[in-house]
Amino acid sequence: MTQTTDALTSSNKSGSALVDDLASQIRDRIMTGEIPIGAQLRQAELASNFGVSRTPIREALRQLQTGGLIEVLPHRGAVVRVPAPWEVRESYEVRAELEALAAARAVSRITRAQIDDLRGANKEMFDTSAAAAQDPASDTPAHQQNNDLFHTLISSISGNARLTKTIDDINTTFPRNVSAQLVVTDARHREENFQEHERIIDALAAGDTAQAAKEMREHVIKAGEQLAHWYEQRSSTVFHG
Amino acid sequence: MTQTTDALTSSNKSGSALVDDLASQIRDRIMTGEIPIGAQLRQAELASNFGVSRTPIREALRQLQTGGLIEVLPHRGAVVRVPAPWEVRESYEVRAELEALAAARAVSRITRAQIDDLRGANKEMFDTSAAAAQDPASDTPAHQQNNDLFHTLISSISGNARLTKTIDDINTTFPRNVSAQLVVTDARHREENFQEHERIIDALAAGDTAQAAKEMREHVIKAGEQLAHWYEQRSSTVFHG
DNA sequence: CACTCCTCTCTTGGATCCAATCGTAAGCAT
DNA sequence: ATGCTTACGATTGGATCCAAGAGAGGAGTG
Repeated sequence: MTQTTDALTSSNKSGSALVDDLASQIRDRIMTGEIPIGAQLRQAELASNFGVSRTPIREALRQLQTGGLIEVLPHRGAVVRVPAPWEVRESYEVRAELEALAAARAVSRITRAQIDDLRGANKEMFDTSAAAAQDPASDTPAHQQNNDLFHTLISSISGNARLTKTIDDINTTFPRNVSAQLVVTDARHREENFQEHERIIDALAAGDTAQAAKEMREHVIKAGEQLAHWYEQRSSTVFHG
Repeated sequence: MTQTTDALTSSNKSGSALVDDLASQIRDRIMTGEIPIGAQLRQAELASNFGVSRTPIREALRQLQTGGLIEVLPHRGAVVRVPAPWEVRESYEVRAELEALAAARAVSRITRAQIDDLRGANKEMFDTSAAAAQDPASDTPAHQQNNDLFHTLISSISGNARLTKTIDDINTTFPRNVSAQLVVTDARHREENFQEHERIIDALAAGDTAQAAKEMREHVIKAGEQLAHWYEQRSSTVFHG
């Protein structure tokens, strides 16, 4: 539709990373909202978009299917899943537990420098989202990345790769350009988000395992509630057919 | 190789569940050990085995790849992943947390009848694995299924589908015919396993949330330790080339 | 005798072809 | 006019074809 992006250009290095690249790119397009919730993914269209044949596209779609991001109906093609609010709450309850574990594990491993990194990332996220609120034209996905960075950092500090992967699996189930929007549009949400992050960092810095876990758990649950609420209001209207 | 299983026979009902069926069947063969750790999965062989062409096989393999059960190397085919012991420990730490959450959630939802079901499943598992220890000829995967059933029941009682799925994702990463073997071969392990399950049930019955979570967490960690230990001893020898 | 390079083969990867299926809509009958 | 049937268009699903990469083995040379 837009133009032939020529998937081969990007990372042509190691043989058949092509399928994984395709899956990654399609996932990104869904995450950023470029491909909206409920949209149909026609293989032929994607194929011509990326300048490849349908074969690797089909395999990429299978990957996204097992990830739970899209739904493949028998002979009717694939659609971007429209998460039900209760699904979001369920998933974020799991994610809360996992991130709490990550925070708890991080307490005994985090360094002074990493604490500074966290504070920097949090501040940066606050600033960029505030800037995006002022000037909607600068709608870079920077604040989204910075928001994620905070959580990504902690989960990586936890030193458990499986934990990181599991959290990521949950996150990549829901198109989350949405949650970034929340932080941008609503100043109160932005402020609360910042403060919650700060409290988590404080607990980490103080070496208070239980507190770090508790703050993180509550923070994630709250974020999940907001995301669920967003879907509740818009889920019936967003998907175009 | 063995014979053309004719994948179409099983569940030919709804259009293209074929790929999912194939993935499921291949996964089962890996889980049961019919396809051993480290074995190569040649597409042509699988295709003729199941009586289909390579195309759906390739898509099925992609699903297993994202699940993490197999590893697909660029032009060298797919192999069943040989989990490193530290991966097992990491994963089981995550699983322990998740199952602890499941147990905690189950406390307020479990019914008297379900408690009886749990006790029945536990007893049955103990008996079948004891029987398998006496008579290795009756090496049905029954004890394996009963072992899983205990955990599956609790996770389903927890009433969080995402939680159940996440736990299952972790479990289906490791071929686990192994862990069943442990319970069968070693009488002490079998007895301990039974007792640990009983303590979990007791906590559930008593409505003691913290205790249920704690017992479950320790139980899973212990199981993970045993599984990791098994891999530690055999990982270098099992895979055939 | 060892090392390098070349070729040959085996397997995977991408493209293409044809069959199967779903949705739609036109046509027919009541 | 409404309901049912049927035919067509569009899209996916499976099979097949050809190209490309990786490994093994052998020949040739230092």
